[in-house]
Amino acid sequence: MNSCRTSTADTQQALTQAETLCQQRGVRLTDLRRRVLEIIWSSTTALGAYAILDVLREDGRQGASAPPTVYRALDFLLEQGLIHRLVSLNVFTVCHQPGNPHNGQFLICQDCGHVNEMNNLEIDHLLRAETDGCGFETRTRIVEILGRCSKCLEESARHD
Amino acid sequence: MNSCRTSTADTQQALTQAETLCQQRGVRLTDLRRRVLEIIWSSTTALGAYAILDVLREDGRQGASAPPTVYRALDFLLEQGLIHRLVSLNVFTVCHQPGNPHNGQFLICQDCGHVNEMNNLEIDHLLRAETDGCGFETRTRIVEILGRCSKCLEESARHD
DNA sequence: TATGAAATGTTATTATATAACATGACAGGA
DNA sequence: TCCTGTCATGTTATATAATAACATTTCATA
Repeated sequence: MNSCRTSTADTQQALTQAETLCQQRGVRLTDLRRRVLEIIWSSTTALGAYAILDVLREDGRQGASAPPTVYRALDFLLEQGLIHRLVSLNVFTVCHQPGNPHNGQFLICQDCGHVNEMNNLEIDHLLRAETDGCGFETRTRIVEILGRCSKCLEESARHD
Repeated sequence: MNSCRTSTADTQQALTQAETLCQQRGVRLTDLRRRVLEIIWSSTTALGAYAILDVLREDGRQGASAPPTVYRALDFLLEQGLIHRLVSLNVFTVCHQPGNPHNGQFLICQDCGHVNEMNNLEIDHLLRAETDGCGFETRTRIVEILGRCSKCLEESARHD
């Protein structure tokens, strides 16, 4: 359920799925865009734009030394729903349901950096009810919960 | 229900309440801090740190020309629960329940900039249930909904 | 009125993001 | 095949947001 994986298999599957989706939609998952998606999938934590940029530089990729390169790729991936942006931390993380446009709820561990994407429809419902109630037209819903994940809690309890 | 007012009366009342709260808590609502709170209350929209800084400069306040001045005041006001920070826009807005620590839900109009603070306990409940369910310890809850308010929707409908 | 803690002033820098324009890649039509 | 226009990327510069580090001032109270 974590938003970030280290498993190469997961990453490969995600890339294949992205490829398929882009083909269906008639948009181009270029080398650069695929590589950025791969970098995000390969990370155990959500990454900032400049962290991604560093990896591109390590790749020795020409032109990858400038911010617009990575921001444009990120914009594309966001538009296609292949990644999510966490506004509370200015970082980017994978999306587990790229075919299905959605705003998830994100549990973000401030200790280990892990991100857990939830998709609780009840919450979506309540939020929609609330906005409908006051005639507000929703474009983007942001639900981010910051704290400590169970693993880090256990970890710290053990060291007491 | 809007988070920002133009009414001087509202602002004055908020400042008085802030004064009282700070006194009770034994913390100092200094001139600078009070002024920053006043600037935020006086604005019809949520303000960024640098916008607040501009107003301080207009005041002719010495030393108000540097970012740390305003960020420190904002940090204080946030700590005391006198204002909220909207992470999706990097702006600050007033809090309507300064005595009662809470994470609200914010409806942010991308047309007119108005912010509407809701405090739906059901949503809090659901989010808590979700985090409890996976052993996650919540420190901060962020719920921000971006879109268009009813007023702006009507406005644009009228011009069609 | 001394004194220490808290608040503010000040300079510099880091972090995040975009503007603006040049160049390159690539699909579809002549 | 080779134009040609569109989309993608390269490149330089800059805007915007936030903090680090240290100096100075303010203020309650001893």
